Amino acid sequence: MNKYDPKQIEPKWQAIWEESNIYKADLESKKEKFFGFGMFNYPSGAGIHVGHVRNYTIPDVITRFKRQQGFATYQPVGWDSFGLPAENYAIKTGVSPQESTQKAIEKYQQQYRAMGWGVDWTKEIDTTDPNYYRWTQWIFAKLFENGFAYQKESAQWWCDKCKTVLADEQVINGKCWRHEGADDPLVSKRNLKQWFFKITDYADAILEATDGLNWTSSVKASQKSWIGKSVGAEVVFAVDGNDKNIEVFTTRPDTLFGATFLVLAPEHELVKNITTKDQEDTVEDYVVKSVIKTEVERQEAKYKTGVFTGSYAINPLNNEKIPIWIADYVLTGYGTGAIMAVPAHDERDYEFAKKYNLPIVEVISGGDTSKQAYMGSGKLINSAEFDSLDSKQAIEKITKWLEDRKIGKQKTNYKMRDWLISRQRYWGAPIPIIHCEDDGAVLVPESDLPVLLPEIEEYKPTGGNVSVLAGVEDWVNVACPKCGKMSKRETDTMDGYVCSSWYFLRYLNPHDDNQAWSPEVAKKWFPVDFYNGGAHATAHLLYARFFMRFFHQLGLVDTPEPFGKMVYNGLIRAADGSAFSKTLGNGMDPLEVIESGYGADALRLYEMFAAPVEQDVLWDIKGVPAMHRFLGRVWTFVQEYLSTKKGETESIDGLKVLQTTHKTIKKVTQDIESDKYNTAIAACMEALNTYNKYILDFGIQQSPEWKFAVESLLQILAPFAPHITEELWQQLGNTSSIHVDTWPKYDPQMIKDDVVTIVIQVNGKLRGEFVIETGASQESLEKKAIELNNQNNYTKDLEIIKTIVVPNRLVNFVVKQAG
RNA sequence: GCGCGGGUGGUGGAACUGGUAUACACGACAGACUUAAAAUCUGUUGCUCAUAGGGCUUGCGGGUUCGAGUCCCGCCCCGCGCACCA
Repeated sequence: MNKYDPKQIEPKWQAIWEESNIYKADLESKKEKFFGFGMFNYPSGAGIHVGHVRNYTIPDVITRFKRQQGFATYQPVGWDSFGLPAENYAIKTGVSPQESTQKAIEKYQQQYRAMGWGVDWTKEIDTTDPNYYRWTQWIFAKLFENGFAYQKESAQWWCDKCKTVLADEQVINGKCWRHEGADDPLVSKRNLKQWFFKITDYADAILEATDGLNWTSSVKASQKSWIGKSVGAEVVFAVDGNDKNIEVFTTRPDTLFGATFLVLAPEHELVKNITTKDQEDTVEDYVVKSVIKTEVERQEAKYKTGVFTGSYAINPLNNEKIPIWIADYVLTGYGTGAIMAVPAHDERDYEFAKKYNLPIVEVISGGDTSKQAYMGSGKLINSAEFDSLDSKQAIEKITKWLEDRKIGKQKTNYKMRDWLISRQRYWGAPIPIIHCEDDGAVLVPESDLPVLLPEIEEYKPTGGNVSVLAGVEDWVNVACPKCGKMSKRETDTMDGYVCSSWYFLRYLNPHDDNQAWSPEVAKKWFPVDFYNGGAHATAHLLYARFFMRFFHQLGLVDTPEPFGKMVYNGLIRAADGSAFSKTLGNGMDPLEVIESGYGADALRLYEMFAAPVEQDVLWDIKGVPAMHRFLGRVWTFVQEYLSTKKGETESIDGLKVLQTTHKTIKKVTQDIESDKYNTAIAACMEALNTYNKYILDFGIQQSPEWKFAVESLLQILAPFAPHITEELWQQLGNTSSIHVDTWPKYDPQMIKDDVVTIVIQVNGKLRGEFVIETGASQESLEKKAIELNNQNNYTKDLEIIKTIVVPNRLVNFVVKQAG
């Protein structure tokens, strides 16, 4: 074989690797472990596109690197296969989700194999496999037994296209995350009895741990902003002439003297109670209008609106009567659904006060409240005994003052709510609950798990408040596990996020029928060493962290965090900057690139070379042939080596070869360790360019120096281009794989250059240069520079006031500026 | 508005703790090979004035320094995330 032909070598090695099980993880290994992978994929009918290639090549590179370094590595593979697309497809075509999912997975398997990703196929998982979701149901049971799963009737987002409720975080700009298009409807709210997981119990623990994570900073930032912690105080306001109290939440107790009115959300339970007779009609009218408006319309409103209730509250600090209003800019779901309005120091209250002519009282100095609200901190004024304190002290003192009188207390609020997990859809894991008239919600006993999803004929959702499963009578009707009375199964299924919040643990025991995972194995393999994804995946990561903490509390895992290192990788976008999407159909199939003759290695290399990992890349097919050419040069280089005779290289030349090689190994090793794949590849290219120049200069022979150069180049390139390097490795006469235990070591002694170029500057401007032995003394540098200055007159007869000498770098003459 | 990231040649991008800006690659141009083309190989390639040789250049304006893409201050622009969260 004389020409580089990926079509020949890639399938060949893929078959050999699979047969020889080189990527099969030995979970019992005594070696140091490395567990690395990208977020598992949802297998859609379209297959993966070149954007996905980046997501899985990154962990493949790092895991291969570690495998070569001698780690026990595990790069798992699995499918996040429950979800609406398969169900919607079933509704349209009648093909069951079971069948279409299976087909999609087969296509993905083919693509993954063709890319040469070194995953362990013997431990493949699929969330729709009853042997998998049995354990999803088991986790539900654990949560239920420990009080972390509960049912509650509440108003929830409803997507009219999906015919199901959605979690808050699945609503994007007022639309369903699956239906974000211009023609798609806004979500609305429906009152339903739903299942929730109590993630809020862990809000603080998750938040606290976030800063310490070795994760991409933007991902950490969005974790924190979703939790949305704010510390403040709850303050009780008495209603004037009424025995009711109104509680408000504020982060600025220091501004309490500036509270000139209260505002309740229109849905607030006390609205009816405190509205006076003469305001009844106005208030009623406003409430009705607000409720009809969708939440989205309310949030998009340009101007604040509201009405006076007719009642007054007493500001507990100064006993002033302040009016109580209702307005829809106050949200019912956050805090207490009521606020104290401090127009002088809050933009929103300021706008409202201006509009309705409510008093604005400045209590914090530092701004100009005649022009705008001053939101900063400062010294208190108009605040009686608290005057002249600064905001920070005042917050403490006023909170204490309220606490002493039992009319307020310190309080922390979170934007994060409990996790709504029920879905009124078919294609999900059934919730293992039986509703009994006498015993209420009863868990399906563990011995009866899994609760199998029954096969059905008609997938179309009822459109009502229950899933199609409600119509499967012989499935729904079942005896109560407690009392035996005929009862009904829960017909909602679980949100797909439930399945994807623990899959990383199942990777360890995919075939175990007795447990979800083995705590002993998990102890060795967790946390995950490298995790990545092409999205911030805020919800997924929060849920996974919640589950892990819960398992940790039960003693089922050893670490409270699932992912040690997490990297957000940028997206591959279409040439016009738009994201690849199934609807646009603008994503290229990697198989197309491979079949065109460039090969998977070139595609992998291109995507790793194009930009730093965290940055977006515009897809440019021209980059692939460029990498193919480079690999062709590597091929030729090795052929050239093989075609020469055994011999010796002159020691002075051999040293050059060695130095280049050691330097390159060092650079590539360090770059891969710090996720700088683009410069690692550039270093390989540079090395090859240098070797080719050496060949022109002094030739190549099968000497120890050139052998080391050729072998090392293949070894350091192997994580990026596994097929060609394996092929050439074998051509060099090796019988075992290049991918196991082969990472070359560099000798620090060999990376030092003998000579170094020193730059001569005048006032920092480049004037000349000379070459001198590495490590030459400052005196000799200066002497040489002065000598050259005398010859070339860099300083133009100006007076030298100072000479800066930086060893191994430069000599800078500082001169008096002329004129 | 808040948070996170960014702005460097025609293009994607390099640059260690401040020390030769533009590595590597694409594209372009020229040459070799060829009847010719493709492929391959070699060379040139930031802009600019030009005679040796200068001048200018990392979004803009200042500052610190012998020396700034890198540090400090003030802006502008782009991407992503969050957003009436009190």
